[in-house]
Amino acid sequence: MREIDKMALSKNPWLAALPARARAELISVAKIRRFAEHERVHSKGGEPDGLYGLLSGEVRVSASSYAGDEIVFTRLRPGQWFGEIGILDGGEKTHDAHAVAMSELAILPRKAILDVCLRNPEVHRALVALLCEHCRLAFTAIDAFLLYSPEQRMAQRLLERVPADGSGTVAISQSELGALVGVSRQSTNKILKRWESRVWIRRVYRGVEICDSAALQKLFAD
Amino acid sequence: MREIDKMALSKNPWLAALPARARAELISVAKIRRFAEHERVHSKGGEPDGLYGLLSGEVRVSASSYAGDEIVFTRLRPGQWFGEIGILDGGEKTHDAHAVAMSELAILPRKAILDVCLRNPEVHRALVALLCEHCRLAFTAIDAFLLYSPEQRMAQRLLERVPADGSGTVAISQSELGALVGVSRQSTNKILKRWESRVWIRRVYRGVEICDSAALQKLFAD
DNA sequence: GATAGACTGTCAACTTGTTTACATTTAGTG
DNA sequence: CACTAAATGTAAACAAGTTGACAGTCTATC
Repeated sequence: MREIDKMALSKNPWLAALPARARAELISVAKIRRFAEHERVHSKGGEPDGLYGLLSGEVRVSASSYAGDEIVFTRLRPGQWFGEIGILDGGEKTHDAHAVAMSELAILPRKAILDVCLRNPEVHRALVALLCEHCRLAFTAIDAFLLYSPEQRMAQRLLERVPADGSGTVAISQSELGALVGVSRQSTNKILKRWESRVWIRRVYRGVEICDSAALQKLFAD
Repeated sequence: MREIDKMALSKNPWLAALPARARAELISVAKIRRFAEHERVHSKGGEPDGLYGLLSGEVRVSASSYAGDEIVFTRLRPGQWFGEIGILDGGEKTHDAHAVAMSELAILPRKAILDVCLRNPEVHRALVALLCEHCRLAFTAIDAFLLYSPEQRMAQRLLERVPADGSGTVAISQSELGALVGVSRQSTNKILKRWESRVWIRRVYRGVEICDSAALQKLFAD
């Protein structure tokens, strides 16, 4: 592994929170893999080979029906880790993962992690914390799909992707936004147009500029 | 705690799989509570007070929107445990839980469990296994909602509730089945009627008799 | 700066499920 | 047995999204 990759890894927040010894051990077994745009990272049903950490780029986590429809569960940003459920229970992958753009991932092999966990309860605890976080996200997503309208869900998904200060542009195509929200591209367009007429957003090519995040927030806060 | 309750507890599969000493310790701190029909067990957003085990009766796990719509996430049967995510991460309850019928629950206080976990890695592992199971269920539910039709989801939900041999009667009203599947009572009725005309099921008062589980299985297996 | 490919705008026909409304059946209870 | 509350049957009007089709727009890149 290159020196520069080790640097990037040791700065990763999740790893940085671990005891120095455990962190060093994990970094020493980490493999760095580069994925081209659209390349598959792993498939639903696959073996629990390891823990994946996104160093740079972007990864789409999705599932597909037999009919070929795809739904996007989430899009991961650099710094995030995934695949922990397979590490913990040995079960198969729950989703497909694809690189949206050229991406660099760290892969910690399952056996190595389990080995470190045995000697380091902190690492095990960190894995469990990751799982808890993802589990809560899943519950939130279920609630959203059953209790909120497409318009409300779209507002949520957009706001998740805006920096904390509440303004800025979310770079995503209308088709992808639709897949993330669970509606068609055409419906996505209609909702965005409605919002634009109220000056809550501005539609830009391959993106949405948030002008009034408070208004979007209000959609599902009452 | 009464002697008879201790007996019931020690026969519980999840507890029975734990080392004898840990099991005894957990049983000694367990509180048994009886809930009347429709009584609330806990609410979404509540404190992570403990791990709940259903000894007898039935519990509905659900969430509600601001508008008052309720969706049923699952119905628990005796022997099942829930509430582990709050034990592990200290976060708030993810769902509401209500007793469907008069039910008896064992509650293991959070502090006591964490204490036992420290001395007993087996217990911690069992909690994590429970969380993994629930997390995978959540992912499956999300897939189901986004990728399958109401008819397919209804078939899945019904089949989950039939004994393994593939025939029998599922005791549930059409309204509740609807809430579980995410459709209205009227749509539920329409789907069931369609199935009955094909002799896949028979509609009975407050229940559905499965006649051809293979046919239902086929709905989402191709 | 031409051009291809991806993205967006827009519409009408269609599908699916909800809502509203009311009649009917069922099971339990005094 | 009569009565009541819950559950079920059914249909028309309505709402919300999807699909398919096609024209227009943007961006990278050759």
